[in-house]
Amino acid sequence: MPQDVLQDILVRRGFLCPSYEVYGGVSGFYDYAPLGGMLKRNIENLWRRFFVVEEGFFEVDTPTIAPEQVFVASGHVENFADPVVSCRKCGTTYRADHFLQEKLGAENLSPEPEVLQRLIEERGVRCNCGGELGEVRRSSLMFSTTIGAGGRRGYLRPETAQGMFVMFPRLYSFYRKKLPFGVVQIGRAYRNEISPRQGLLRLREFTQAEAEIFVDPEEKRVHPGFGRYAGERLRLVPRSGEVLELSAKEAVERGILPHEFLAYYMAHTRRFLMEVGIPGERIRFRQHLKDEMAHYAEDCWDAEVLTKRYGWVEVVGIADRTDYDLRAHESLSGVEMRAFRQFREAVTKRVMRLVPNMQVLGPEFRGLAPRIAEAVEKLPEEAAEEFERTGRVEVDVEGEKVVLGERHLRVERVELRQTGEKFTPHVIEPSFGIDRILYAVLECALAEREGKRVLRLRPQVAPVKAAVFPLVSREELEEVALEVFREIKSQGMPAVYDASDSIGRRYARVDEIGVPFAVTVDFESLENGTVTLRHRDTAEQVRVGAKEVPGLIRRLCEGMSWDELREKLAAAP
RNA sequence: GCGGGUGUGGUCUAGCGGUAGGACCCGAGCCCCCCAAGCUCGUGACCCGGGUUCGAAUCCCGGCACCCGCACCA
Repeated sequence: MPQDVLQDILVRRGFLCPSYEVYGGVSGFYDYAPLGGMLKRNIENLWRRFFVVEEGFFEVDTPTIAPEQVFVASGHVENFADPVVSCRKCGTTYRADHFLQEKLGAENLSPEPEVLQRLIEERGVRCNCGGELGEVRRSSLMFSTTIGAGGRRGYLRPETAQGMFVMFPRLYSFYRKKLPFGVVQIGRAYRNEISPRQGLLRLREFTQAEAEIFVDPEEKRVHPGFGRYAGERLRLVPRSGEVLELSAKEAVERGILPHEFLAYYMAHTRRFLMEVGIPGERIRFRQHLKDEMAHYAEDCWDAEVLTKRYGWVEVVGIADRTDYDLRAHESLSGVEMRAFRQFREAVTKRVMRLVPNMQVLGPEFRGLAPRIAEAVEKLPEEAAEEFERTGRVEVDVEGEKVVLGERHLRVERVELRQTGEKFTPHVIEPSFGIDRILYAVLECALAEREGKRVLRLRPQVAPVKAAVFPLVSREELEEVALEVFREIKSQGMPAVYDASDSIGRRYARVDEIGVPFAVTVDFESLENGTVTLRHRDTAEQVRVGAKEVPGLIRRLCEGMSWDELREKLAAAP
């Protein structure tokens, strides 16, 4: 029962516990206990290295509460709430519109509860068990709240993304109006799940790390840095259901993946997951089925990790959100959310246009004249050609047709120079579920040695980097050990010191919480200033200078392997 | 949200109408030992709220949490 062993360590050793335990707990909420909190932070910091440092996507931090309009625009108010109806007799709950479609053979039913309610009553629809159906209600997955005393409605964000979309105009100018650019956010999101289960995998409040990458849709087939990952092998499960193992390049060439941007971030994601400690062979990418896709997505691939306890678990969603969100916010807010694409060469066009003669229009049409002029300017070029032929043109002003003749207008031929055009950028979004990744990391790290548990967390993510022990509790040994302990901490690494119990028990204790290295001060240390450095995963020890040991541990935590350290020591004794 | 099961120290558990016992963990001390195993002492629990009863961890009802199934899952 390895999963129960994991559960046991997580709770007992201070990684995780149910929130509000003293009040009986609330399902869907977990506290990160001391070690869990540090592990989570380390995973997030590694993510920052991949997305903020390497990719140059700077980090923002936006509120978790947003006014209603944001989610009206994003479609969450409409799509993120399902009409549901329960049977009064057997208790089965149905998605009301789906159920009626099936029962009545109707199509495209409105999701409005009132409409569905009337249908049920009029047509006498009953539950499959024969029982009477209750009231149709809306089951929203968003937590609602009110903002201020006036009670303006707001919601807790169901994803961190919207906060970034709505700041697009600022971002666009921050990145000096050049695409592609990206921005990231690590933060909490909230979904009022009907019935959260499976511990960390379905939380009501969870942490997302999202990157929003804004690209010119005409340039998304080619990612400027694709070479780096072209040969990266990916295990893919496209909609067709077959399992393929292809390089990123092949996958794009064969049309399995739509473009290099998606392929690049899938490969990047895979590298990140491996860096935090998930073996490559446990990672695959599965394409969302059409009906599984979010309302905003055109294509979406999930990175999934094979867990012992839950099978394949989605930990990252990489979606092509197209221009859905920017368009939506532009249309509801009235603020332009576009970018400018410069043509390679400016285009000059000779065009004809109609110029209103206000000296005539004014006196003749009075108040209506300005609006007539406006309408004339909006006429297509063909209207000018026609005017030239016929000497008359008709415009629509507030539903009224106005006929204009030669005295009202004249034709002007001009050269228009167009240096580019506006467009709405597309968004590629890798969205990471940090809590699920943390679970996967812990599960993958759990191993057993001689009946004892060892958490083989990679040194980069391990909450505590080193343990320092005096072999036995003698003042001379403790003095040296405490000095090493202080020096390790002063180099910025969390460490623990322990002088109680047998040495074996102390090693076992720190193995169980994943401390990668242990330093032991023994009697030889007093003679020649050396200490032993122990490797958690092999229990091997090497003897190194007490002065060198903090620096060595730091390098080991920055990526040097244990084997490299041994070679180094063998080369320069 | 529905049905079934479960709920005793940090963990695993005994007790199943008479007021909680063990093991491990943890803490203090002894021992001085390089991989949890010695000795002594110690802290610490009946998920919450009602009811039945002289008396409830134990029986009943409700709630909460966890597990399994159903439903839900942008």
